[in-house]
Amino acid sequence: MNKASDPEREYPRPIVTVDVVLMTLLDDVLCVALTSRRSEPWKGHLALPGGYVHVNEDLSLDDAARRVLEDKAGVRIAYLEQLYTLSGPSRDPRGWSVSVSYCALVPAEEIRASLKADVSMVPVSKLSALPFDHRRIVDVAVTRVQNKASYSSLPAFLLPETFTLAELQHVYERVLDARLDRVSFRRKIEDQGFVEPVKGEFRKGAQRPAQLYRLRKHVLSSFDRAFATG
Amino acid sequence: MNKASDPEREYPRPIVTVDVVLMTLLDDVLCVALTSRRSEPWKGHLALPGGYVHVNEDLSLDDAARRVLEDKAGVRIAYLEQLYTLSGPSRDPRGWSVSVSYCALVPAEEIRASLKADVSMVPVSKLSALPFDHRRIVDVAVTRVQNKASYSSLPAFLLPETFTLAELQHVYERVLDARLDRVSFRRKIEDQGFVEPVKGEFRKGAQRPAQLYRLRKHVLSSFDRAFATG
DNA sequence: TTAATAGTGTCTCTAAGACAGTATCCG
DNA sequence: CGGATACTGTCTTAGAGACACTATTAA
Repeated sequence: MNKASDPEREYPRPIVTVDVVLMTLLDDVLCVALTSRRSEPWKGHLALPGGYVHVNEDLSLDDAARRVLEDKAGVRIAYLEQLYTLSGPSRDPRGWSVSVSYCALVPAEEIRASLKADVSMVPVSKLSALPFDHRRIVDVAVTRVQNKASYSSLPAFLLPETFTLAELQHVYERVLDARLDRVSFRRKIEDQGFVEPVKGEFRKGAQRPAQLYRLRKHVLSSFDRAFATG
Repeated sequence: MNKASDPEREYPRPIVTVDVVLMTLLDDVLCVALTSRRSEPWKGHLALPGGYVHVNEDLSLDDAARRVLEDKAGVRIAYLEQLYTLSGPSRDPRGWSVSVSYCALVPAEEIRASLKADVSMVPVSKLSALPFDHRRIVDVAVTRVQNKASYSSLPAFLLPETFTLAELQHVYERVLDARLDRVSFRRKIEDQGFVEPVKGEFRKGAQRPAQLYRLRKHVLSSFDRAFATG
């Protein structure tokens, strides 16, 4: 019945690309990096940074994603996570294709310091249509980030090395798009213990200085319980 | 610096396969379907059902996963979810390969009724080494299922169309490998409202009959709050 | 009636939210 | 000192666990 199930036969191979949703918080707004495509299809249009897997160079898809980021953005990546793999015969005019999508987070300072000229940061709320199914990929990325933010240390990767608890709470609130209780936030963050105070270091301003904290480990930590849904 | 970044050049394409972790609860034990490989590499060894993407036949990777399941198992799939995409130059001796892994859940009754002869169900706790990186894929699948079980209706897909709340609690306990409080469980399940009683239908036994329930929608529903970790 | 499982009422306890208080800086 | 922000103590409240109770069947 199923002639194609002959296990010895080799099949024509699909195209394999990686596409990266590079996100940061610029002026309190969650933004995505878009590049102007240098080749067909969609040459000249803004799209997610991405490209072919280089089988003679990349040791993994993660590797390919990092290479793409290095090439397009040249930024220190605080966090990289595989998102989802999209596929089909018609999503790319070059033929049956597989796109392994990634989500990357960087602190705003990195973006400001070292972004290439042909990359622009666009607020996720102001995204118009994108080539291929890149719009869907961005939606998956935003949903994933918001989801993980509710029960993990993920938003901390949008901040520099050291930060105050007020700054940390602010990033959580921006990513989750929700208000968090100040007391509960401190309690929870301190209980979970994924940050530690940097002894003797304070953020100084016009008011009382605030204790600076840093991540204990530079990996994602999950909480015992999620933030309330509000 | 990066000679390989020429955007016009086509690159050699990796092999693309799908591998499926088909799981069910057989006699209260979480089991995974393994098939004896019909071709090299690892011919004759037990491995996850999987195969090449057929670009002239499959409309998506999900499609390919369903085809593989149809071919190897011939079962009605209650739940199918993409897991993770593994990759690398050496995970498959045939060359640089990409494996898109899937997790599928089926009720035990389906398995008992219609499993093919060369497929065996093995308890996840008794898995030995598997070819390729299939062991890692199984680990990802089990972790994902346990994770989702703690905050969604996922375990319900391991049950037949109708079930009692006691049966539902039992599958949650088996999947999570934890005891759940009976009162809290009923409260939570009823509050979340993803199941509805089938009016007038009862499971009859040697004792008081139990109300039968069914899923309201045949899609995964997430809870407001997760089951406690304790 | 008894054994067994289905289902409910309610107390306790934990953790999140609310709110008011104290602490420490700048000017 | 006042204004502003950092940080803390504690009351209230929502939801999970514990436990005792009632309900309904077969034998």
